[in-house]
Amino acid sequence: MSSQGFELPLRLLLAFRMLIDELHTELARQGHPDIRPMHGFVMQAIGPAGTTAVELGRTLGVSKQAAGKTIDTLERIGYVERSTDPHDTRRRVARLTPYGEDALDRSARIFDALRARWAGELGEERLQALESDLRRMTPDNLWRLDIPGWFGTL
Amino acid sequence: MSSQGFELPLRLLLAFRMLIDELHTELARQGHPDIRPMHGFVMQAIGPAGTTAVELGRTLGVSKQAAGKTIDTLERIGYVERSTDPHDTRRRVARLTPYGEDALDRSARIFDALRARWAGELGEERLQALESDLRRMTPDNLWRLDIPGWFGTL
DNA sequence: CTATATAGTGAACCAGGTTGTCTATCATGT
DNA sequence: ACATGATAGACAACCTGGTTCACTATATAG
Repeated sequence: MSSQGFELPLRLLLAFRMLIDELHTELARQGHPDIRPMHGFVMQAIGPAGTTAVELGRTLGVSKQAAGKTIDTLERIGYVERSTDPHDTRRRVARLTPYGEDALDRSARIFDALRARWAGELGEERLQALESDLRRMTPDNLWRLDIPGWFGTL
Repeated sequence: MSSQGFELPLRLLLAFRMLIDELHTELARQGHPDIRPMHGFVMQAIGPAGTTAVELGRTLGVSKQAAGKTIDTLERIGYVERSTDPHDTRRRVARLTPYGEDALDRSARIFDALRARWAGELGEERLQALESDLRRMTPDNLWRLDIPGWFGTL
């Protein structure tokens, strides 16, 4: 326990976990009780134009089968819907439903509010310094997170 | 994407993930190729006095069955061993093996080295400010992380 | 000595990941 | 025009790490 370095990763994880927990507590209150942390990432990755299982898998860094299963789940709970591409009948394009869009919109607003709370607690300058330092220590491409695959084998 | 608040949780997660990935790359090189990120948390939770499945489950916030399975895994790959408590023959106390202790020792040293790299990049003062800010925004009790249970339902 | 609480185990299940195999469809080169 | 190769999706079998329910064995209290 005398190791200095132990605290940093734990605090990073704890901070992340807190933000995500608060997000989902609030989302549940605002009519999205079934959404899971991962779904937010996935819906962001689906994007406004929609996507297929293969594309989504590439974006998220998981197999197309895993991406397909995740789309199945999101479809089941009403966040995405699939339609066949008339130009290529093999493709089944998944798009956000209005309910899915609503979840993303609310997530963005809730995250903004949480950030504002941090700014209120730490001061906007310190928070910007924190964000800048994290930006410096992490890769640029926020979108190659490989989140789902990574968590699975944790 | 115009939401300011989206970046903070992502950067926190990405930073955590980087540190953990680097830890495990280095652990693999130092003779611990089979250890998983979760195992480190669990071994910390087992502690020097050893623990039982029920206790471990309570500490980690998972069911005793899940804790038991995790101990099974750690036993199989040689990080813990079980013995029966002579005072209560129901209890099977799991303790770290020397190989398990070695993994924890090396983890501590590797985390220290990673923190030193951050200090070299950001400066010790900025890093301390970052740690202090994170400490301020997260709960005190580092050990009620509920890590395994939380990741499972992510 | 009986009744209740506790430790551990096993089984059935779920989510989300993997790989391998298969079909249907598209795209291309001769 | 057609054979060939690439791609999209689906299905199956499996892994890990969680869950709940049900059960046995042991300990402890009245």
